[in-house]
Amino acid sequence: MLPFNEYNPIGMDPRSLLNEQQVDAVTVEGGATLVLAGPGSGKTRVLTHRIAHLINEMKVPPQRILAVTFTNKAANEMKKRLEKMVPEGAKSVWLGTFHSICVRILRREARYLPVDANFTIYDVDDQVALLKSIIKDLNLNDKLYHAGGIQETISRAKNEMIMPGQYNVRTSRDAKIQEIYERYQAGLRASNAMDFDDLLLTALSLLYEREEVREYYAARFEHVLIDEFQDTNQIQYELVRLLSSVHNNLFVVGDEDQSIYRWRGADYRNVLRFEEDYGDFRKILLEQNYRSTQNVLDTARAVIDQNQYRTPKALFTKRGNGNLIRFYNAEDDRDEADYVVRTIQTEIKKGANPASFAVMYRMNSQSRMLEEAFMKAGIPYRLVGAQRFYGRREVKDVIAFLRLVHNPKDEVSIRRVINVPPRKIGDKSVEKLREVTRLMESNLGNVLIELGTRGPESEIYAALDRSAASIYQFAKIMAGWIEIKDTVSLPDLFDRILMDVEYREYLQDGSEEEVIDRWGNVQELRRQAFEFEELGLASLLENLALVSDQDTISEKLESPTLLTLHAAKGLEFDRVFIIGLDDGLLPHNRSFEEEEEMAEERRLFYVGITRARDQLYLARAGRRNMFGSYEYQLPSRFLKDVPDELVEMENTFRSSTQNNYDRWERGSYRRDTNRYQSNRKDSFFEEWDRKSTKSRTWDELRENQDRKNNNSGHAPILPSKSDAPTREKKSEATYKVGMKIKHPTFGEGMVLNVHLEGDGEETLEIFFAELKQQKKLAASFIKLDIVE
DNA sequence: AGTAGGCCACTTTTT
DNA sequence: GTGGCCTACT
Repeated sequence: MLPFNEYNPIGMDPRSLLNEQQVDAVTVEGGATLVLAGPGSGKTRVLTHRIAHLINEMKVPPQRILAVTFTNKAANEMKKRLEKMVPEGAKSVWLGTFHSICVRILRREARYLPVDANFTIYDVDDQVALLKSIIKDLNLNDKLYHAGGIQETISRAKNEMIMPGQYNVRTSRDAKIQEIYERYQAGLRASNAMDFDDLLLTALSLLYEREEVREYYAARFEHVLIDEFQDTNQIQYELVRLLSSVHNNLFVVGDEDQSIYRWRGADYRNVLRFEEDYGDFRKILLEQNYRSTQNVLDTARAVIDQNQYRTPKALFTKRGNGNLIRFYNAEDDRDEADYVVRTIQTEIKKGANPASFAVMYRMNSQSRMLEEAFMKAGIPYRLVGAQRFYGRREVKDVIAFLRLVHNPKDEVSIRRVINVPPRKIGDKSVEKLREVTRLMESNLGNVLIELGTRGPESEIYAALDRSAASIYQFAKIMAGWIEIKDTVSLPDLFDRILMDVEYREYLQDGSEEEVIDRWGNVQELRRQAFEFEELGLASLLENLALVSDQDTISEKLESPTLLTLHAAKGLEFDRVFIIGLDDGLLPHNRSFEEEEEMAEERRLFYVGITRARDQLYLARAGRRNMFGSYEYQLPSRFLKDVPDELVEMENTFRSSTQNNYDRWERGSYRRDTNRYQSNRKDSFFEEWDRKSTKSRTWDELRENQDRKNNNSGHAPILPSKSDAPTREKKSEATYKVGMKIKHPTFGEGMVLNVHLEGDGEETLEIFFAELKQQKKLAASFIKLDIVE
């Protein structure tokens, strides 16, 4: 027996002492264990301590432990902590994401696979590129068969373990999609490539079909630990089940309230399934929060309590109430960004650490306005994700070259760079090359290598006809790289490639600034090539494919962090801004139709709130610049659930938000109408119609609201009529969202949306009650009477 | 084959 | 506002 309350592995800092529940979790014996861990309850700590405990106390060999995390970042973090606790064994533990673990297994067992061990991992861009070429080959309309949409469809199918042959065909379109899917899979095989979904799916079928493989891994992994279990999908659940099937020592940690990846196939009901599948499992609840103040926790709880179908949790902290939540009602998105930067600037002057701030938002596109504001203020910031680096043209080019060297069959990469820099190889030539390849019953890579090695001697050269010279030019340098790849170091290979294709010269067009920027990105890749000198090209490419942007955040940089709410999962900051609390943004429009999606948006907000240690800032904008014109925004419905008494207002409300608020309050978004029908617009206007027949209802509601605001001792979180100064701006639209108008021919209608163009021209979206139809009108074009 | 200019779709979220 | 893509011209 261990000294429970003083459990303290060798050399531990006393701060990392564990509470009783944590000790239970860390030291629980084998078998199935489910740890339900609220935010900030120290689950990463529990996981690392448990691994250390298994190795140090239970004498489990480290290589017999499998630990799966959700992101590479989390894996690296855990690895780092583990190395301090288990200096010897940490490296031998199998620790990584589902995807990286699967890659590891697949490379080891490549002899069973339809690809060889050098297979390339296709990311979404590669998938779309492949699909586009297939759609073109099939002579299909690329508007009707949109590659991006089909990629999603195929991904969904794979997540449900539906292969092309089993694809449910009900319409002629389905039949086409099935055909595309089939060709897509064939294309992957021909390119010696796997997409993200294949990594999981292939590993699973390998374990299913090859008993000896399954037994090897299941017997090997004495202990299996899974983090973020609520975000596992069906395939991952099966993988876990198989990998732990011999020893049955399965330890999973999760929190259904933090499940935010449903759209990717994650199913938090896996937690319930776990309880069913493992009858004698033990359940441990971690409810003490070590992160946030009580005010933050109360806010989080008030928000998440509105979700049905969840286990209520009693999160508590010993940290005290702390500061109130601050709420800023911005006029527009620029104002919102300025507020964030202004506030951060003030706090930094007062001595706050710049790195203690994070700004979180729903969509990556929201970062642009923030970046501008930060730059204007001269404050450095770090941006997480957002295709910052790996999405760049030059980065993708160079990676494609490297991928080609490693796997010459990779058709997507060949197509990408065969004409970079331009060497007179257009579509016609690529077609010719494919044709020749088909005739030879070979693959693009081999054909190119042979052409490159044997040159004009080879029959390929003759067959290529007029395209031969330019393709040979490329094939020659490519064959050269492949020849030297095993004898020179990775950085040397890298430099050789850039030199051979004269990539730097190629980048020279464009503005000077751009050239510096692009070349800088290439240099960053070069730096990584040095970093992976020992591990080799395969590791570098795997890392590039799997790690991507998330890991780019350098921890040394002492700056505020800008990131999406999704990217924020698992992180914590002293001060957290959540911006864009507009209805349609958070919750996002696309979640309006389905209750479960709306619940997920709420969890996303919950995740954001619970990242804050000390101070939470919330903000919304009444008007937002989207696609070049302004869109008026309603406050997020979630704001209604933030308790008034926990909120301190940063500003009073402007008149421009008044109408929005009225409409919001008028019923369409009321919390008690807690049903989200499939056709929201209809139900909304049915309700609107009912109300408009006796318009006093609206006045009543407005009065009620005013009374409520005046009586409550706290600042209201939403605008009320009474504290709105009457100030009109010139740039203001004449019509506002929620206005009732009368059109000479269409009759009465309600303004749904106002786009304010740069030249002051207003475009209106109006729903006409009589027509039961929505129309787009230019305001200057017609005379509209404002009814109300 | 390459490129300039115009059109239009785009914005969820990520391994 | 912008990047990707198509078309028409060189």
